[in-house]
Amino acid sequence: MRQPLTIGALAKATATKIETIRYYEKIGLLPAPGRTAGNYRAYDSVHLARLSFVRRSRDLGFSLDAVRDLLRLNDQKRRDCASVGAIAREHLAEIDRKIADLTSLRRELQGLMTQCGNGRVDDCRVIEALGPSTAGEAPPKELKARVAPKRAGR
Amino acid sequence: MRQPLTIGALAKATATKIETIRYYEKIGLLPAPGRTAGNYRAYDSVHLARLSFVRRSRDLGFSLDAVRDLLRLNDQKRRDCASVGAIAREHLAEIDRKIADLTSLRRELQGLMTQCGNGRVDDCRVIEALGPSTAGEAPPKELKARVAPKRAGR
DNA sequence: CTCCACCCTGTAGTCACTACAGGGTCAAGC
DNA sequence: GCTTGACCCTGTAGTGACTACAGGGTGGAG
Repeated sequence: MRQPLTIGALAKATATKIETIRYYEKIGLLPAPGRTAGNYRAYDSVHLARLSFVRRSRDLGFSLDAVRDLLRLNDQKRRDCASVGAIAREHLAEIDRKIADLTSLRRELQGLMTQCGNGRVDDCRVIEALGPSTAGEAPPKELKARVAPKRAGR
Repeated sequence: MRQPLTIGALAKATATKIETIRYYEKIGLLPAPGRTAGNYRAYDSVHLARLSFVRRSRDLGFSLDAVRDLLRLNDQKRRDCASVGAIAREHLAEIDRKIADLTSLRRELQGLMTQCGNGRVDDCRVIEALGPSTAGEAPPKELKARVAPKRAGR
């Protein structure tokens, strides 16, 4: 790609709102691009790649701070290997959790579609796919008070 | 689990803020629980399972509307198979996309850790893992105007 | 009874976008 | 050259999804 992009073209290419692109520039996630004589932003392939990354990692549930971390890996290639390793390891753990959860949810939805193929849905365990029993959550602390009916007219 | 949970216990069990739980109740994502004589909310295992599901699917990047859709699958088991199938199919497609992206990102981060193990980072392709070339984005439309230097004193 | 952790409702603030207003730019068509 | 409509600019305000805080009530240990 040799010709620069307008913000509208970049927005279309990445399924992103124009305002969002300007927002990302404002918060420093995207470098400010050059400008045309008419003061239009002029983006290049580096911006396209970077914005695409941002959007897709956001779509995967990564916070902007986490995205910033990952971009930092790319921005500072010659940096200290120890910290690169630590960042990578931390995000790998999160990625593995997400993959496991998605795989579990996928299995349940597939099962649901199989049941639909058989003409009826008897057993839907979608909630259980991402329920508390599939993760190492802390054991819940029980409510010691006796449950009473809801107060009238509170 | 036979004893009910306080909101604080539920919050701890699901790594959720108390205010968030009340918010979810307010928007109808969580059913309102019974109350104690002291007007404390009293949650049961159904709430725990449901909230866990909500939080983990949020963490995977699903919008609240998508979460609502998925919960609806569970809430209305006897519903029309055609619409169950359509919802499941749509969400399966999204899940597959997310798994593919996470797997791609995982590969790059693994590669980075391998390079770190070798003592230096020569090649970081994290951005490319989720860049525009790995998805079928529309071809970008080029900026026809000539790029000029940024206007002074605009 | 006191104290402190916890709960309640309601209001306001933060983060991550997103829409809109008012005005400028670009280029096709006449 | 003028008109028109799509597009761009900056700045402000609004929305969705939380999250913090205020003022007051509850529960239980000491």
